[in-house]
Amino acid sequence: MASRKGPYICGIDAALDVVSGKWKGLVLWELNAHGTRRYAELRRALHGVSEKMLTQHLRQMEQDGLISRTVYPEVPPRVEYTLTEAGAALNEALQPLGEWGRGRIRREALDVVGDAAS
Amino acid sequence: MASRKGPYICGIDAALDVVSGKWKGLVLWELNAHGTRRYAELRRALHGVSEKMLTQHLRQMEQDGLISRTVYPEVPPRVEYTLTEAGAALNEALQPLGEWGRGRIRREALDVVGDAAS
DNA sequence: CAGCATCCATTATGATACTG
DNA sequence: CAGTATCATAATGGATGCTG
Repeated sequence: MASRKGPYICGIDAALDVVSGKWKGLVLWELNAHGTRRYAELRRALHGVSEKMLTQHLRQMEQDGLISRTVYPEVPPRVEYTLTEAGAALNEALQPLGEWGRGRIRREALDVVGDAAS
Repeated sequence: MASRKGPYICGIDAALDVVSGKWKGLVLWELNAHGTRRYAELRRALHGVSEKMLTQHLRQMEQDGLISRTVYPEVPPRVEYTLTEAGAALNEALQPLGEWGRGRIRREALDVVGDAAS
C-alpha cells in the first residue's frame, strides 16, 4: 500500500501506486460522493475496515496529497476529511476505470470470466 | 495481488483489484505498446522483475481475462502474450489515470508532493 | 470521538537453483 | 527459452486494548 515514490516507468505505474491499497478506492468514492466525511462516518461506510487500516490509509492519502484532514479542537474531538484538488482530479481520472469495472462485475454475474479459453 | 473476486462495492473497487500488483500496470503498458511480447521480452522490459513474479502476474492476468497466452510447440520453446479485448479496454480506461500519473510525476520532479501543507 | 501501540496472521514480493 | 520449486523477507491486513 505504501506509495513507494520510486522512479516510475509510466504514468499508469505512478497512479496505480497511489491508489493501491484495499480501501483507498472506497475512500475516494465516499469522499467524492459526500464531499466531506468524518472519521467515524468513513469507518461505517467502509464496512469491515479496522481503525488501524483506516487511519493508515487516510494518513497515506493525506501524505500523497489526495485528501485533506481538518481537526476541530472541540470536545468530543471531530476530524473531517475531504478531497484535495489532486484527489478530485484523480477521481475524475478514475471514472473510466470505474465503468470498466462495472461492466466486468456485470459479466461476472452472467458468466465465468476465467473461462475465455474454452 | 491476487484478485479476490469478492463482492465489490463499486466499479473502481473491482477494477483496482484487477490491476493491483507491482508489475501489472507495466505489463499492460508493454503489451499495449508492442502488441505482442514474448516471455523474455517482458522480463527485460520489466526491469528488475523476478521470473516468479512475472509468471505469477501473467498467470493472474490470464485468469482475469486481460491477456492471452500462446504457446508455440517449437524447440526452443516460444510463448507469446497479447492483450485480450478486455485487456485492451482496460488499457483504454487506464489512459486518463496515466495522464494524471504523468502530471503527478512532473509535480514530483519540481516540488515535494507531501509538502502541500506548507 | 479519534487515534495510537502492540501482537499476530496472511500475502506479496524476491533470490536462487533446477527442469523439459 | 520458459518456466517450476523452494526458501526467505517484507508488506499488508486485522484484533485487541489503551489514551486524550
